[in-house]
Amino acid sequence: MLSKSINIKEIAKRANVSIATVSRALSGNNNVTKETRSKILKIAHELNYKPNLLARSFVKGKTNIIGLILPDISDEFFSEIIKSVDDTSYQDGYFTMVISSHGNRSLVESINTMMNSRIVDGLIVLLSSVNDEIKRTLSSHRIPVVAISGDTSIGNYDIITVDNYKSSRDVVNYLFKKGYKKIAYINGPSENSDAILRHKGFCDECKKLKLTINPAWILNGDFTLLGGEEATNQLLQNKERPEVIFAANDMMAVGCYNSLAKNGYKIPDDIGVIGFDDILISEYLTPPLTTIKVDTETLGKFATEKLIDRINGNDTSKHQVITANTELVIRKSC
Amino acid sequence: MLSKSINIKEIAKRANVSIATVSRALSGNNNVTKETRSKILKIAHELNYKPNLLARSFVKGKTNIIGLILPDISDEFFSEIIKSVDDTSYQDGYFTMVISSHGNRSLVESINTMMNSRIVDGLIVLLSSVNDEIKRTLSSHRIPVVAISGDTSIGNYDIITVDNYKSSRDVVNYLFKKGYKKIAYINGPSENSDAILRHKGFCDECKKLKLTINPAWILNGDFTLLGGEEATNQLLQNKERPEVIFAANDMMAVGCYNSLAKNGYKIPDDIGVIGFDDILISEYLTPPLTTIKVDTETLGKFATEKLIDRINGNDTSKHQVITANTELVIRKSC
DNA sequence: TATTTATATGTAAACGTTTACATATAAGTA
DNA sequence: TACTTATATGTAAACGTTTACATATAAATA
Repeated sequence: MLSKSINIKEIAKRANVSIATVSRALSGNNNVTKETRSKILKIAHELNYKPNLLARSFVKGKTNIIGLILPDISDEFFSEIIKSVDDTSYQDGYFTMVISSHGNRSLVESINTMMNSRIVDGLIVLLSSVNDEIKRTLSSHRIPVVAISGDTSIGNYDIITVDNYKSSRDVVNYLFKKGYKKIAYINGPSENSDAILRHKGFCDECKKLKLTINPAWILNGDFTLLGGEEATNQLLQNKERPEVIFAANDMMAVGCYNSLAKNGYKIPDDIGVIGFDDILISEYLTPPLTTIKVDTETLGKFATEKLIDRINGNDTSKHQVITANTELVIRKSC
Repeated sequence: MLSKSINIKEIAKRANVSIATVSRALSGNNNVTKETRSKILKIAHELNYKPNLLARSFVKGKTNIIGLILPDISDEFFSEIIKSVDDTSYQDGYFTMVISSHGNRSLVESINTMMNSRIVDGLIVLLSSVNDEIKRTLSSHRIPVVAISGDTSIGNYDIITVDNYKSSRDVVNYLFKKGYKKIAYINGPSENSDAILRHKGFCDECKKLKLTINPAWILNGDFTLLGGEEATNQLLQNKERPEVIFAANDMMAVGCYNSLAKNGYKIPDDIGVIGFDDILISEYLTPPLTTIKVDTETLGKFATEKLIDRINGNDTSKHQVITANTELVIRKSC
């Protein structure tokens, strides 16, 4: 293990040239004769030379690694983001370093470490809720930062977001057009920015359409399957039953399905269900779930491209909020 | 952005000491007077000094980053591994760098790059299939390597594995005890080592129990939901119907569910289904899926602990194959 | 007091690259 | 030819740490 590794100096010695020439020959573009270059390349290959990326990064002040900070990574949404970010960054010659900040390791701590370590050239941060400390930390701008966040209050960084508010209104509108008047709503976590906006969209569109919101039909959820199930159980204890349940995300919608099945309700005949996110399984539930498709691939791609443009100095514009599209996917659940 | 960052030299100047003393004071353990230490710490804090981890790693020849190479990372199985690896490594003071090797970027290429870049101190590689080139590359041992793999033919690296073979036999045995005699099997990808062993376990246990294997009931699958659905469709075209379908993974079992529902079969009354993996949704399908639980958390934890022990030189034993436990989770699908 | 030992600090090299600058050679131009 | 320009190569500094070694001072011992 870790056998004495050969370096540029060794190659230089064998090729009878200076290390500068070796460096130039290996890096490609500079002025080196064909003969010297091929001689050096040959030796490098024979010795199975691999450049010390650490040394290179150190002197260049650039690692070509971007950091991706996540609240938690066992969620499907996050793993799709990881994939998308990694794909995109790799195409531009970057590696992706995933840092999860859940557990006792706080988000702010992770951001601070990564900001200053010089290990990453830029940072993509997935934010589920935002407070002043986080905003301040993200804005301290040693390196470029892009946030993927529902909260779009501008800081010293770019934001990629989903139009939660409008999409939520679209949902209500769609339900209304289908003839539903009695809509229950299962909310997400109270601090979650996406959840807040989805809830607001729900309320506002109901008001606009003059749909009365029954307070007993607004349930607290936590974006988990179990949360959705429990909320639905609670909902069904009311005397009056809604015609349709709008779950603020698909995971909770799956919880709805379970609760409804256990309580003997048929979807969509007895009660309809509609979700938000379009996770992988939604299409394969029985019945397939009607939901809002959040395009995580685009989300990750936008974030990465923006970040790399910032890193390379190709984008020096003011910090922006970029909104990724959503789409109502109509299936069979309502 | 990237404002001139302060370094140890700057602190030394202000504190009127040498950079060596600053380094010692900041790194904690060495011989420094209380007064000098606190003076240096105070100045460092005032200047908001953050050590250049890149420089440190460079001189120490150690980055405290472990690399995690995945075939593809949009899969739930992988995201659980990521989480587990990241959690475990963080507790030991390591960061995790995720590298996906799907698409045009080959696995061997990723391994080679990471092996020699000095960016990672060790490598965890998720292997779905193994060939000689991969084995050779992994064995070239510049840094310690741990493979999470179904294929346990030993190379110059540790292997963490799941007992696919035995678990698969357990499944057949369980079905047999429940009175099932006619078992169909949906296979995984032909090169996938896990799939190969699961299939072998199925066949061997059937033989042992003298269950006749109907060749028309052995279907090719690809571990995807759609693959499972198509295989089931095909299966149902036979005149004779099996009593139960053993899907080599849960994703395909979900596909079974869909096909059976569409074709008007009730689970488990008309046909039973059993899976392998116990993914998140399995518990919440209707009916809940009976399956083999693969403990991904333990898998990732074992791999990480082994790797870090190797990196630190705390483990110089011969390379091992460590098998993580599985468990038959009995639910309602058969 | 004289000598040894422990403690605190400084000096300078080392890690493996890249790159600004200097220099030597070759090619082009007047 | 003599001068300019382009090209190829070398020299050495730089990046920010850590650390082996040397040294100076303080404390302990004989």
